[in-house]
Amino acid sequence: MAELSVFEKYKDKPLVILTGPTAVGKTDLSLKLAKEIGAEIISADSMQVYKMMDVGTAKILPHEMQGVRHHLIDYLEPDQDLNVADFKEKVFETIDQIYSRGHIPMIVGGTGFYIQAILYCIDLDDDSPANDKLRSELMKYASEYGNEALHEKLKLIDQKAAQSIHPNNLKRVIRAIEYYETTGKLISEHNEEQSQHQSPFNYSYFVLDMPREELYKRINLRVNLMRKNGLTEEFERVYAKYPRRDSTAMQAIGYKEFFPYLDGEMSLDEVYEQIKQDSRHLAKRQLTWFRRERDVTWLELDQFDNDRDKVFKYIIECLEKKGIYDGN
RNA sequence: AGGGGUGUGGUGAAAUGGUAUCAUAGGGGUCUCCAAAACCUUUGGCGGGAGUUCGAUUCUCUCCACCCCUG
Repeated sequence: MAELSVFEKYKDKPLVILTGPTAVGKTDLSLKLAKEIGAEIISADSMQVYKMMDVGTAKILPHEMQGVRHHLIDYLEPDQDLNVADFKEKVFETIDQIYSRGHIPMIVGGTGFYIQAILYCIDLDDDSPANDKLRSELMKYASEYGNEALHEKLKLIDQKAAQSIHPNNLKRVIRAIEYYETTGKLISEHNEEQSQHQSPFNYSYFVLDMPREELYKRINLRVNLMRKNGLTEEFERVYAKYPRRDSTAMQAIGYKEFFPYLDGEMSLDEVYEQIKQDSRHLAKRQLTWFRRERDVTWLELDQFDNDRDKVFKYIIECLEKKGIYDGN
């Protein structure tokens, strides 16, 4: 019943979401919007949470915030792994604070999975926390007997889940088994339930987008700029302090690509080409994610004559219509 | 200009006298506790022409393009 109260608690509360693929220009727009409607920004970015990683994550810096309050940026050390559940918990604390100040929370960032967890109040903080021991056991099993064998195991537990998860998708197979082992319940049922949630919020979900070709150009340019701004050195600083390659932070694009370079398998030029490539792939996956979300408002830049002011005005109109913002 | 070499999807490679394979890029998708992760799927091609042959991407000739050497 705790669940119910969450949905009551946030019923019709205003929430603005601004997202889009990497490098599309979310940050600038978000600042302008936040100032206009009196919002505080909550970052929904799985990598900007880490300290020291400024250049590679294109993190907004304090002197660039124009007085807008930002949350969930720059608060973890790169050796502290974050996951959706932790993130969600933290966000809801923050949202409460923002409401108590009479402000509107605005979620800005490109991690669709995290946004979803908040928007639909997905139940994560229950009885199935990550179990690293079990996970690595299952992982070992898979590498010894094969992915199919592990998948067979899942089939015995949860036929429905097994059907929808590809045997090669080890992470999911493992999580499904873990879920059953720790809760005694089927993850397929859990997911079914959770996916039926309606968001309690009075929200507007904006996705900023532009023609693919243009976006890719911007990505390439931005990575070049990152190099100029010292990304290589930044990586070296972070890695020197936290020399663990499998941390969540070191999986970030703009960092993980340096490992082949350290191992003498790649030149620095190749590293940067790889960073561009990985960023483009990321952008593509992000867009796939947003396309699937219900109730999103797409902001196709070229349909606004590439005029970001027009986009801005359109957003304001939408917010007024929803009663999220009343023009004052 | 002469000699040599190479031309296979956007790129890099492979193979074969009988309907072309792989990687990668590009497109689409899955996702409810590692998500900037993990996984699935798919569109493209034998430089042009002629000949040999039942049949040519493969053999021959020629043209074209590119590369190397010589001048």
